[in-house]
Amino acid sequence: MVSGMNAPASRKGAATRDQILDAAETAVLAKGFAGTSIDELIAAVGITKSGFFYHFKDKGALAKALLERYIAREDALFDDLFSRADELNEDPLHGFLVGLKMLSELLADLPTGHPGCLIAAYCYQDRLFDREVRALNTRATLGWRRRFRDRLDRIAARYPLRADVDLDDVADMLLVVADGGIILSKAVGETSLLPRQILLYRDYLRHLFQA
Amino acid sequence: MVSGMNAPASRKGAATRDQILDAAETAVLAKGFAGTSIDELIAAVGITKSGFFYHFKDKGALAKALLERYIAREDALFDDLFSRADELNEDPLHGFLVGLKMLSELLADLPTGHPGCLIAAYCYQDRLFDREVRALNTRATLGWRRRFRDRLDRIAARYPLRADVDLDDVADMLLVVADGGIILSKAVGETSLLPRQILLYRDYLRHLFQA
DNA sequence: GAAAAAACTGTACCTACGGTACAGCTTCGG
DNA sequence: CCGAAGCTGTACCGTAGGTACAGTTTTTTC
Repeated sequence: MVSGMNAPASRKGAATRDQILDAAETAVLAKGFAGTSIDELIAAVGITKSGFFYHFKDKGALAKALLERYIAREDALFDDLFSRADELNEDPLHGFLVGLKMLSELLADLPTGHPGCLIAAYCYQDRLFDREVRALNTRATLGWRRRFRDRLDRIAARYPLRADVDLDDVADMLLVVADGGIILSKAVGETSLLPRQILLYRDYLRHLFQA
Repeated sequence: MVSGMNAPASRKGAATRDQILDAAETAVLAKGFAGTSIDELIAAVGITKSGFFYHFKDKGALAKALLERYIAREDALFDDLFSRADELNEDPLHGFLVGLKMLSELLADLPTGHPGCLIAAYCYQDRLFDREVRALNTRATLGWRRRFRDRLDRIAARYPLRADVDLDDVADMLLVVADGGIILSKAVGETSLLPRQILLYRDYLRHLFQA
């Protein structure tokens, strides 16, 4: 049960493993993957180097586990957010607009700003990772495109599209605005930049589907 | 003349220095800053370690020089692009729209896709750099905000804004879409994604200022 | 409560990289 | 032909990633 799926919570090792991943995620988003040393992670968690290598066979296994956990959490967040928005609203357009509003508020409530997107971090360091990890990145992104594209299709079935745009591109644009917003938020040091950009995307959607 | 401003082209050292920066930029965008070794740079350029340290007192000086050159080049590109668009067009809105079209086409013509934005790469590794470098990043980004904000103000003087949006946010959104577009382009491996996202931003601008 | 599996620790060692120090050589413009 | 610019060569240090593996403690299971 060293590598592979998340161990059942009953096992103690899973807690340590998660602590390592927590420390690693923070560090990788602040210093990059190569800039994150195993020594600092074990110091943060309070284990030895041997303990680290018990959980991850090498640094590459850490990279993969980190990304897998991140993707699973983001998926769960989107599931939760937009299913709640759907419950509040019958109409697919209004449901999406409500979901985006909730997303923006959720991001605005992060006191120190968004910590960063692991997908983006990995993209800017992709030569450090093997094919498997890069494929994971691609697959997750395409999955999110499909997720939002499906919602846009449901909206387009009821509302006319007021511009000649590809709905895949419009779906991508949410992730584009989110990832770009995180970067600009970090660059200028304004935590409110990201949630405001999400609202701009929301406004564009209204424009696209409504009078 | 070791550090500081770009040396005059007549000096041979400037050519070597630029070669180091070329190799470094490619490597940093692919593997991150910490993942880029000085050894690989000197191997790529064909000099010795001593030669490297003749040009840069340490790796931090390389980071700073790299970012300075990148910012100067991007500034020059924006100057060139939008001044050409302005010459073709009297109207500020149409001028901006033409400039965005040209930007999109320029990005579409890159055969292997956009190599990446150094600002974004540095944001995701900012703990590796000193205050000076981080301040440079912030200043450049704010400069670009101001640049586009000024154009938007000139547009808003002639065209009514069709939504309750902050023009600083709209200005930021171009960089947001560009940086986010680069990331998604890399993530899904579609070089055409970024130029298409620029066109979506262009479409949003039309929506915002026209009927 | 004992056996077995899980979750570690400790020690030793290797290579690569960032960095420092400094002496010497070569090339080129004035 | 001199002096500065632009390097090379050598030697050395500390830290980090990684390997190997034997031993120990903790937890789970029967």
